[in-house]
Amino acid sequence: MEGPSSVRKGAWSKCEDDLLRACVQLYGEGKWHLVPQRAGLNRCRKSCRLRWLNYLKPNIKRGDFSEDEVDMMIRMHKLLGNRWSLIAGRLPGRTSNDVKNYWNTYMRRKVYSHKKDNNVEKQADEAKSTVQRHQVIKPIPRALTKTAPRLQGKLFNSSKVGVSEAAGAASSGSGNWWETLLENKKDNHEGNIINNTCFFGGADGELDLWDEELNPIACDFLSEGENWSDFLLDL
DNA sequence: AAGTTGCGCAACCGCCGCATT
DNA sequence: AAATGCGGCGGTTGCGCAACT
Repeated sequence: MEGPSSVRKGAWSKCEDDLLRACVQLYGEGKWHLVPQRAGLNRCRKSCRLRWLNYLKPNIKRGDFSEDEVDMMIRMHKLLGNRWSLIAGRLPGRTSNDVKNYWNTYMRRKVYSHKKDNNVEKQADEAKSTVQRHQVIKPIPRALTKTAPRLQGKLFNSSKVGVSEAAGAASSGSGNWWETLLENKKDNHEGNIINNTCFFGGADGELDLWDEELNPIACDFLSEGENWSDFLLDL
């Protein structure tokens, strides 16, 4: 039933793409609730945003994932789980939708091939459940108050102050998710293993200890000269 | 050549957190 | 403190196309 407020759904036409592109170029990204009106599109704000982010946005990389990208994706997924937006953020030109789609396909292939190789359905299920059981490290959202010392002044201006410095210093504050995570790792220290990425170690809560402990873990997705502190802060 | 199946991608949906009122 | 609106995210669905029978 088509009411007056009903919005168009389904595939986008070239004309709609042009309107949306022109609108974003004119007004910039954001204010998505205004975009349909501004662009003269009979689409909901979410649809506009998604279309822009996943398709129209410049610098979006198309085509197959390179070996490096796949490798990084696997490692990132191991660390973060299904945090597609975070993973995509580490893959320049790739969108979270791309990563998610690729991963779902990749996993399907992997499970299928495992099934085929072993010719035992049970083992394939085990492989699948291994992935599901995988305990992942998830950033714990914490409110950063405006009065937090680390948010005062220029600390987060990475051009003036090293990011790792900020991250290391931030770890000494209270209420940061990585600190909570460190608490967790202390709690789990008896077991020594939190997921197979081994988040354990000293109890002093210094992030550079993390670097030492995490560096042995395959972490090719860290840029040259970048350490875990940088990476975690980046996230 | 026609029908069927499987895959990849684009898009939708529902939920959540945050900011504002 | 509660209600509301918005942006953002992850899971899921559906369509179009290529491969296969």
